[in-house]
Amino acid sequence: MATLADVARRAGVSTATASRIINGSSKPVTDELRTRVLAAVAELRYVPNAHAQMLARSNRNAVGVLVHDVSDPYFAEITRGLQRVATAHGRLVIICNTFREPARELEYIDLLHAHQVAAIVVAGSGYLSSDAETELHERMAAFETTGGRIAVIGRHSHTSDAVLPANEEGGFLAGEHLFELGHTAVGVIAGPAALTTTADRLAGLRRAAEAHGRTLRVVHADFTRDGGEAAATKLLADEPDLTAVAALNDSMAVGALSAMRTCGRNLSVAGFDDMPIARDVTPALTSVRLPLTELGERAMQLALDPPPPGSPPRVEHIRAELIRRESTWPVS
Amino acid sequence: MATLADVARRAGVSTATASRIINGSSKPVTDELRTRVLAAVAELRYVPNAHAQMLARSNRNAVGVLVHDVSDPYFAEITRGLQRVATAHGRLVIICNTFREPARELEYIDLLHAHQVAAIVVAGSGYLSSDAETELHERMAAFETTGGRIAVIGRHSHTSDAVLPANEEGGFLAGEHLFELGHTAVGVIAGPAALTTTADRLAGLRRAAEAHGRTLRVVHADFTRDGGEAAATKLLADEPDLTAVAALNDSMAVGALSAMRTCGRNLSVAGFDDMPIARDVTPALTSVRLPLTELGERAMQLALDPPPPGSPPRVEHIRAELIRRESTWPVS
DNA sequence: CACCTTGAGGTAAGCGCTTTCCTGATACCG
DNA sequence: CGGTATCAGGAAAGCGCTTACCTCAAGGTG
Repeated sequence: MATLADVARRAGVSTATASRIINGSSKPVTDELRTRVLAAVAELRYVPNAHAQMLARSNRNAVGVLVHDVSDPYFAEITRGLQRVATAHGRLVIICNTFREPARELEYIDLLHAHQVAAIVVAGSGYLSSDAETELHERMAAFETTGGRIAVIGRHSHTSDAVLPANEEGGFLAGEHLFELGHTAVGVIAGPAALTTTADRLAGLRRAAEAHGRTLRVVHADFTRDGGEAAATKLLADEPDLTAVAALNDSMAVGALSAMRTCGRNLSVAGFDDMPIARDVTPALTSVRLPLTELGERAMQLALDPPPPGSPPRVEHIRAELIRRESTWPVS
Repeated sequence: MATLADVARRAGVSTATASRIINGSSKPVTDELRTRVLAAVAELRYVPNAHAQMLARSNRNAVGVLVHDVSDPYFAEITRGLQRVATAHGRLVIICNTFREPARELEYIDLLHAHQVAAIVVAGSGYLSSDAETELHERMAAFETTGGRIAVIGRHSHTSDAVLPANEEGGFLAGEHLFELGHTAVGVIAGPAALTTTADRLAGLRRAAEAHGRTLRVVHADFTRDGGEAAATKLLADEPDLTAVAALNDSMAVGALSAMRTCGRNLSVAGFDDMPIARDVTPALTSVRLPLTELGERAMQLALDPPPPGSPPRVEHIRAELIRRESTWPVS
């Protein structure tokens, strides 16, 4: 590896001069030296050592992102928003896939901390209450006391800035829609019970049910398509009189559609998140849209824009919207 | 930020001892000191500065990944494979989204180089020939001369290790399938003409066409669903006698399905990549499966496992397989 | 012409950590 | 009991870079 010293020697200047030329510092330098140094850089294929730079400058440039799984379209879209804003600010984004393992979340927080990132965005539902969850919040706090910034997406926090999708409201919209269509026996394919996202969306659905004097038949799955299919199959078998199903995300709704096809049943289905796939399945999925890219963008903005010191954590709410398609219809 | 020196002072030891204890070096240390140091670490919430560590150890730990767009399911799946292997080896993965801009690819190569990553995986189709492409290969070579490792996915290279999906063969399989079903007028929705992936898949399709004495009606799109829909609409309008369409990826095939629905036409459609969505659209998509996760895994293995010095670049081929579903049928 | 700017470049002190070598002290041997 | 391993720990030299500070010479003043 060519170092700055190599470049300087080759150009016959000091490392200070070489550094200044390469970084375009404001210090004036003769064109003569400038060309010599740049020539040396090119010949030696010199690339500055970012670690040494970070150490010497002690300025933080990168930002870290914690997501459950980038290959999940939900997080893929959020990530896209995060990246857009970060890149626009010239920041390097380090994406960490937690694979939904709380332990890995903790590891990654420390790793990002160690890498001196300027900010960390934690995306994805938290757990209703668990040791790992409190531990996570502790580490996030520790990171913030060292001058780092934290923004969370869809996860409650009373210490960090947060952008919260209207999960409860979205659940209500879905429920309201189904009940207004005249459905009285509505099943719910929920996510893992321990997740706040599940709890919030379910709460909205329950609020709608109560408003109409109904109860819900809830079964828990894991937010995956296949999990949704299995849950739907069970639901269909257990509750023969159901006329509608609300799934707490689109993947599970798609699974439910598939289950219905194999069972030869035909209920109304509502999804959640309005992923791209929603309009391409048959019947096209009625779903609660959450502007995920925007969610990511706002979170990154919060993360990069330091709040006035001493102010309380900022919270932004992102509204949900019901997109009506062909998978829900009035009960006959 | 607490530093190692702070910890050492607090524990009343030298930084050398503190470092050894924290890193679990083999040097023996009394339990007395060990507990004191660990206590100090906890109290000060000390997290070692990764940049300083890298600099001092000068060992490379992270690996970089260049992908066009993580939120594209094609790359999301490859990325998942890459991450699995990297994480299993205890490596940090830095994912860089090039947003399909060649200039950004160059930038990121340098950035990863600067960050002293051990290896870089470049995923995604290259360009048939362009200045940016040769420049990219030059920078990759420069990175390799400094001891870095490079592996490319689905991109030809005569200097670096590569894992190549059988794009040509896959195209052939799709074509063969369609012609065997008796289709004589087959349209193709291709990707951007400048991409090697497009060229390879198309070549396979052409080989099948020639074998059956047919020609193809090709139209180029951009590998996105909406692009595919637009291209299909045009194709249907221009060629009223078409009975089948091959799309060079599933997203565009889904778009084609949608176009057909709005035009009220009903042709056989074959996709490519066998993304999860393929089985959830109606009709379920016949597609050429590429084991993308495996593609990623193999590439990361190549990247992390240094070849015997002086040996030629390794190349692994990943086979394609035709998955028959309901979107293709015999011509009547 | 002595004095002060100013310009152009070099010197060297860190940034936070690892690790080689070194120092005392203690234990062990013939 | 002198001599040598052995052990626990410290001193300090970097890793590659940035930057505050210094030097030297040339040009500008009164």
